[in-house]
Amino acid sequence: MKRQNFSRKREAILEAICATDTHPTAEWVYQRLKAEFPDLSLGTVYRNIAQFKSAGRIRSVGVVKGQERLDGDTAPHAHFVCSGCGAMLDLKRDFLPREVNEEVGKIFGLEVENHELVFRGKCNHCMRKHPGA
Amino acid sequence: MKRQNFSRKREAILEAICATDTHPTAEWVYQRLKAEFPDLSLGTVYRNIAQFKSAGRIRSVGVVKGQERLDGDTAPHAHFVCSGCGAMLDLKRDFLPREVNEEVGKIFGLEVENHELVFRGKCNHCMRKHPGA
DNA sequence: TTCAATAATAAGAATTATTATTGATTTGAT
DNA sequence: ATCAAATCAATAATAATTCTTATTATTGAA
Repeated sequence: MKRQNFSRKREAILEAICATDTHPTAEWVYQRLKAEFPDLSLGTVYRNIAQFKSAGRIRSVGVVKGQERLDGDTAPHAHFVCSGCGAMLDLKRDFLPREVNEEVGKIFGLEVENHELVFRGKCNHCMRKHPGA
Repeated sequence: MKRQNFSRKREAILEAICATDTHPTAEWVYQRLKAEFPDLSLGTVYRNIAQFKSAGRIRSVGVVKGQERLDGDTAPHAHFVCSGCGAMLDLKRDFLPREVNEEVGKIFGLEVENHELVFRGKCNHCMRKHPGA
């Protein structure tokens, strides 16, 4: 017969990450799937995340408040991180052309693979909550 | 007369961070100063780093391999992080004008305070060590 | 079906980085 | 010298992540 148990949790982990734009943490994924898979363990989530990362199916988009944030959208794009609530938003707009990687590599004598642009500040919600920050 | 409350250790911690361009970790600072201050504790390093950060005298420039990296140069500039050895280099060149912060804020309805641009890849040294990576 | 090899798993221990607590000591204005 | 606030080291606590281990599931072959 076809495998059942094999892939379901793993698929669900990947699916959960890809289906959200919240740039979730491992803990978020775990909490999300616990209802559907009561015997899921956090270690399994971490293990699969590591595998998906090295397979290039998801990527890490930084650490916010000590927790790694994941993104199922592996196409390069910029982010905004709210220093209040930690929300991470996509900023899909071309700030820097991709050629800049090559340029930088040449100028500084490095092998540049990619770049990450992160804006920081307060999101709309936190702006109202803590005005004048 | 205003109190200074700057002990020698405290001065040394700030000085150590500002005097290097390696973007050190707390542990690095601790190891660095242990010879001069044998009774220094890692907790003191962390405590002072936190104070210097909130006073704006140093800043955090990201987390590499799970460790927070510090920079005594608070003027905005881009960085390069080597995925091999974790080295962090300054790239002092204007990639994005500062006005982009305001623009992004307007366009996306956010209060943007700053942005961080990080290039990733292999440094010269690691390039030779692991060719073709 | 039975078997062995392989891969996925949960649970929890271990590790690592960081923060908080505590109680003693030092500092500096008076 | 006095005294309150600042500073300190040591230690305990916390939080995120990784590692270990024993168990179970899957597969392909005999």
